[in-house]
Amino acid sequence: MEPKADKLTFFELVYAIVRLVPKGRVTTYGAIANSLGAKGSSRMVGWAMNASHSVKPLVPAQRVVNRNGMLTGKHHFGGSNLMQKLLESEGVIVINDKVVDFDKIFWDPAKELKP
DNA sequence: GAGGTGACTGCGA
DNA sequence: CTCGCAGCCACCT
Repeated sequence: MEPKADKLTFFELVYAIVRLVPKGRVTTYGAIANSLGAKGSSRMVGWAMNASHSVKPLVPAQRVVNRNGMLTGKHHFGGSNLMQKLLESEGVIVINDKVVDFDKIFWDPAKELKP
């Protein structure tokens, strides 16, 4: 099924933010939700990622991790270490399914996109 | 039409 | 300190 483009849904907004994440940087579900004005709806951000596989262009969901910097969604990338590999390919160090120096490479859309 | 789920987060005990 | 619970909105059965 294909989502209607009649009106922008929460998903579309989430995809836009994730695609804006610079290479070598990561963000969190809460940060995205916060930038969208739905800081309480962090779950929806994750749900949007679930559909990211059906969205084009592909959304770099690997850059989106939980508040702890842990790759909670790596299982949805094929059940393998693909997500970690992608992050490492971009220069992000990942150990034990967790992003190293997460605080340093953390990219806050609400802050970066803020005028 | 109604109920349940979910790649999360924040707060309480 | 750690563990548990409730809240948020959209999609699926």
